[in-house]
Amino acid sequence: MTNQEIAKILYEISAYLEMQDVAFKPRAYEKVAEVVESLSEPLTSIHSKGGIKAIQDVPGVGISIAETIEELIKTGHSKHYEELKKNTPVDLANLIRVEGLGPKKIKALYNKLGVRNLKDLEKSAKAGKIRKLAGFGPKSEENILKGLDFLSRSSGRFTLGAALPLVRETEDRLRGLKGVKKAQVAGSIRRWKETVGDVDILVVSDKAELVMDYFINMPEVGRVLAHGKTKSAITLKNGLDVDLRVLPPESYGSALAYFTGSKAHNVALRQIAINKGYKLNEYGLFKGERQIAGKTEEEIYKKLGLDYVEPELRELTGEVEAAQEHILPNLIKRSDLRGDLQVQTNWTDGEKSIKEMASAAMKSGLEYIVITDHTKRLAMTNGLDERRIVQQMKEIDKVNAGLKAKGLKFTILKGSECDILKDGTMDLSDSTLSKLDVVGASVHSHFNLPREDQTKRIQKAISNPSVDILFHPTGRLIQRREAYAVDMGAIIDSAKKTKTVLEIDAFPDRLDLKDEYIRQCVEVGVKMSIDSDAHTDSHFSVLEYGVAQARRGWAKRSDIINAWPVSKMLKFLK
DNA sequence: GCCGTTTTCGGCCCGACTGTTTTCAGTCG
Repeated sequence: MTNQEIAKILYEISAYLEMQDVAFKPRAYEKVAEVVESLSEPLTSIHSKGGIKAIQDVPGVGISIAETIEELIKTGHSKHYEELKKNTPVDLANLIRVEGLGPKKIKALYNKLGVRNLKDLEKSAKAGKIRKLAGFGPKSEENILKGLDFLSRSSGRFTLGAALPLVRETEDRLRGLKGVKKAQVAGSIRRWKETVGDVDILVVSDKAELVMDYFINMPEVGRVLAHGKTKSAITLKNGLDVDLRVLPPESYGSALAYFTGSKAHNVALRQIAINKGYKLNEYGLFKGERQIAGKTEEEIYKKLGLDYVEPELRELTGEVEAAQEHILPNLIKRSDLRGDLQVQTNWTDGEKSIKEMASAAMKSGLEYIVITDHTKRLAMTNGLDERRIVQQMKEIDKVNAGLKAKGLKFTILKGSECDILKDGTMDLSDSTLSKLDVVGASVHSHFNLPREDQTKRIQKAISNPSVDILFHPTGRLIQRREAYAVDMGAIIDSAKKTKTVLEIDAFPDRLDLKDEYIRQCVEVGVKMSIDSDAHTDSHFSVLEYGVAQARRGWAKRSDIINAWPVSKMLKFLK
């Protein structure tokens, strides 16, 4: 059972208890569900290492919830959960997704109208039965129908790459409004989470109503969910939910912290505030009635005795303790990147020439790139064979000479994105690979091998003395293709032994390595590269996603080899 | 159900908005 599946059941238990008016327990289950969701290690592995005792070490988990989790891991079932479900046999997981419906209303709908699932709900709403219930009215009935309609069309979460450009544009337009002093996106986008459920934007303005009016009337708005003086919420036509808050300047920092989250991180901050005799909310840090911080995030962390925590780290995975002990890492920045180790050209499936890609990389502030076109196994990309790659090496020499003649300090290195064949051997001969500056190895076929075989295949490839980097190590495409089955713990171990670099592919639908693997690499000392995987000249812009992902994995400049000068980087490679 | 640098008992984060009410419960984040 995955952490996500366990979290889902804990959320449901919480909702069932809430339904029955049980006090405090719902919050206890919900808290644990939130923690479990963002845990970097699978509960199954925590359990297999340390048993139920180790489960109890997860924050918020006591005897009772630990037993439920252990039961789920061992049997896939929970008696407690099934008992609750038997008492109120409703499709809680789906009903609760309807905007405006919570446990209490679902209970009333079940008790009075026998609503068990979305279908029943739609029937009752359409028959006009819901408006007659106590506590409901015509408006709630209408909202339920709207919510159902939205659910049937909604695609759920967005990739960060799809949401961020839209959000930046909205931010810019809000900044341009009269009376607006600041506009800043918070929420999971500010933490650079790879997918986005909804968007939170904060605005400092003394003309709140004007801002709200503008916001709910933007042309891309599909539906207005709430419209108040300080808070409004909309759904865009493409299904993305956006919340807007207008704040006074003295609360900007506390609101930014509050709405940036994560929720678990905030709860931890709040607890520290309480322990110090303060109160922390979105309006500031208070001692009694007096605000003692709130204008900036920095002063809030400082007053709580913490070092400033970068948004990418605020997932309650040890950053609060590290901030207390003043041992937070100095995270890598976009400006630290000097090179890009995966770039394709029109020799295979890229759009631009070697020269054009080099010039775009220079404009992006880089000092070197590695040309890594595909190899012959990927016939559909016109992959290079031994003969053509030798030609390409000559071409690179020529372009480098041209750059030097112009007095430009930029280096184009010779490389390859060489296919890993089914048996773990490489698509180009060792003698060819050994002539290249940088060899990347990639899996592009046989995604469905059994986990053990896939792991061995990749281990064999990276033990090749010419292979420097494993490109997009797990092959996932966010929301489109699962990672292939592979034991990443074993791959990271092998990378350490063979001195192989693991890539963080920065393309926003890959972000492969994901954050938790990056953190494992940092912990054991496996070096990584942040590469654009550029297929055209505009693609160097995706490097910022890769840097953010690296930061989410606690990576420093010393962990990322293309943040090093080219000579040091080359010396490090095999 | 969980937790403890006042506590092993007695507290639990908290404010905005909506739709129903006529002072508030439910939902959301």
